[in-house]
Amino acid sequence: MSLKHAILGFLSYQALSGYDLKKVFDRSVRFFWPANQSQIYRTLADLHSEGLVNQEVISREERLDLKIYQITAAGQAEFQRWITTPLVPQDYREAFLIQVYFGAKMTDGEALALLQNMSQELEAALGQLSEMYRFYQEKIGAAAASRDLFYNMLTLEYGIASNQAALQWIRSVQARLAGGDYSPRTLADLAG
Amino acid sequence: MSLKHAILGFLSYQALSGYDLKKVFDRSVRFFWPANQSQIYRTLADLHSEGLVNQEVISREERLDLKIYQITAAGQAEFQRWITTPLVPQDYREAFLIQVYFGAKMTDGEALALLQNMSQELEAALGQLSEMYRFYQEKIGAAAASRDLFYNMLTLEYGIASNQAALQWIRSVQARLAGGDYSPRTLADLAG
DNA sequence: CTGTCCATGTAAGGCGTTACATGATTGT
DNA sequence: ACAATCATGTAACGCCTTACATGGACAG
Repeated sequence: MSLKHAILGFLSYQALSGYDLKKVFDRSVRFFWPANQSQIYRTLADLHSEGLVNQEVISREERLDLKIYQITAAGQAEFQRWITTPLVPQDYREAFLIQVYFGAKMTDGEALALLQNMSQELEAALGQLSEMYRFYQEKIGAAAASRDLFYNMLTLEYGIASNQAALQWIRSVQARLAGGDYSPRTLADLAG
Repeated sequence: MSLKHAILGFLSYQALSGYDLKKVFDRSVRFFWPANQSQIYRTLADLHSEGLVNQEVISREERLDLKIYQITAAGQAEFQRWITTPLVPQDYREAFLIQVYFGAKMTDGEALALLQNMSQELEAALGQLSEMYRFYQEKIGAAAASRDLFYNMLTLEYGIASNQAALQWIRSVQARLAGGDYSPRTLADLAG
């Protein structure tokens, strides 16, 4: 289960509360592994009962206890095992492509409107990813990135590359539909 | 719920049994919306109780009844509404990127092994998609594609484009890691 | 005579979402 | 005064997966 291991990954750098973890997720891996609050708390409870994390409870009169989670040796071992184990390819789901698949059931105008909407979403996402990338670049300045930052940035590069590929696909579809041209590409075109 | 609408989409072409639908899914939208057998049967039951499909039961002595599902007028209307309605962007999950994000916790050699494995998966997927694409191309021959086939093929183009983008990203990471070079790209590089 | 295809489903469990609940502190 | 932030959780529901169950027809 990936959420468990992502949490262990963050705790391998420092002990954190559930609340802090939620913020860390939202600022780092959100775009390829979003996690909501309830889920994080439940997963922390699971990790605790499995002995992969320790819980330090800090009582604060009148307020809810603060719970700080530390990774255990067993947790470290499990994390190491997981990150170096090749994953079986997961299912990919993209509901938008179902709409495209059945595109012949709408007018080309309706299809163009869906594509237009999708391209706006993709551009917004690209903007966010680029901004995060620039933020990292400023942090490292002229020097070479640390290994930590380097690997972090690779995930942003992946996100940027795949969103750009999707946008290029949309442009190519828009061009064909605008001209009433229902010709598919050749595989050579697609390879270029 | 997308599975419901994908089923309605197929039934809008012809009446099918659950068994047939499973085969149709596996031969068409599997790579962006996989569906397993139990799920299809349960969803058909739901669609039936919602009046979006009719059930024609064909008794066959000694064997299980054959149930053929036909889309109703209400089903057609619901399908039309859905395919032309822009979707709110869904969450994207890619566990492999969690491993990459925490890449600094392994050796570069371990990271390269994961990348190598991933690139093999991607190439296998690309091979399948290209084969499906060629199959469509042969079906249409020299003539222009029908609107139906054109839109079907667009989803394959999308899959091919995004897998190729992922492969290029892997190549670029491999080149850097092989040279012990932890430098990120510039955004201009990424845009090219 | 063994396995695969045809054809239907149920049961249990996992992961994720949304909504609900509490209550102090800090900022505008 | 009001909203946002801090900080924890529970409850209910939905979708998907895996495993189980049944049993005839047909091919090698």
